[in-house]
Amino acid sequence: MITEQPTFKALADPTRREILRQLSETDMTIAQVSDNFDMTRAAVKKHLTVLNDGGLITVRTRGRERVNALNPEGFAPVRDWLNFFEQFWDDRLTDLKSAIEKDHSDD
Amino acid sequence: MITEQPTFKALADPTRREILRQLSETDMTIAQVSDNFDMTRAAVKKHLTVLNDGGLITVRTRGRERVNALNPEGFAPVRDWLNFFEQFWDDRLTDLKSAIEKDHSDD
DNA sequence: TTGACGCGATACCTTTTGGTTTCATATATA
DNA sequence: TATATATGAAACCAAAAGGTATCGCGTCAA
Repeated sequence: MITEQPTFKALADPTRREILRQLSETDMTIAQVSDNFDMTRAAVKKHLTVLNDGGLITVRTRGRERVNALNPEGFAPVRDWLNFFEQFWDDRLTDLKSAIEKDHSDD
Repeated sequence: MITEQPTFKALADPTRREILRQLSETDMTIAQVSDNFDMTRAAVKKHLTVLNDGGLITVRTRGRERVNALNPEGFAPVRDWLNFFEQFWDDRLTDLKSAIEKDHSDD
């Protein structure tokens, strides 16, 4: 079973969500990501590790560099989770509609 | 500006996501929610507060009871956030398609 | 009115989290 | 080869998170 926990945990921090947004524009090395934040490279590296654990990014080695990129598949747990609740509301609306129609048929 | 932070923070804990799932089946008082978890009522109450802060649930008073229910609108930040990235991938696919067509027109 | 019930709030504790500093390792390059 | 660059990793720290126990307050019911 795919556990969604690492994914949601990764999304809980605003710095990590901002990193994802930036990676949506272009792939970046750790140093490049670090340049965009007011914290040490080590701290950014930790965030990238959490994002990687959550499956939200992939990392490929290029010489001595490590290039980080978004991983579209990693977003599936969030989409699935959201779909569950939206389906739930669709069903509620359907039930409400049925109830109203049934009520009218009683006229 | 609506800040999405409390929403994502609320979703980071598995107990809170499970509470949401249970509330999708039926509204519940704090005591009822607590019965479904192996922790004190005070701990569950804290989770419900975080969920409320994140706008994911609403609470209404019924006598001395407090009834918790899902708040569909509270899920919007997650949906919007996800849509941003899915739009990003759609655009990438479109760009790829255009590039291929352009390439073919060069034949 | 007097308990019992459902809840809110606070103090307290332990673990996790997000940050730092520092050092080691691998790769490019003069 | 020697040096600079890019990263990994570990020790450490303060603050936040998740839990407990406890007390107080409003509400229901005998």
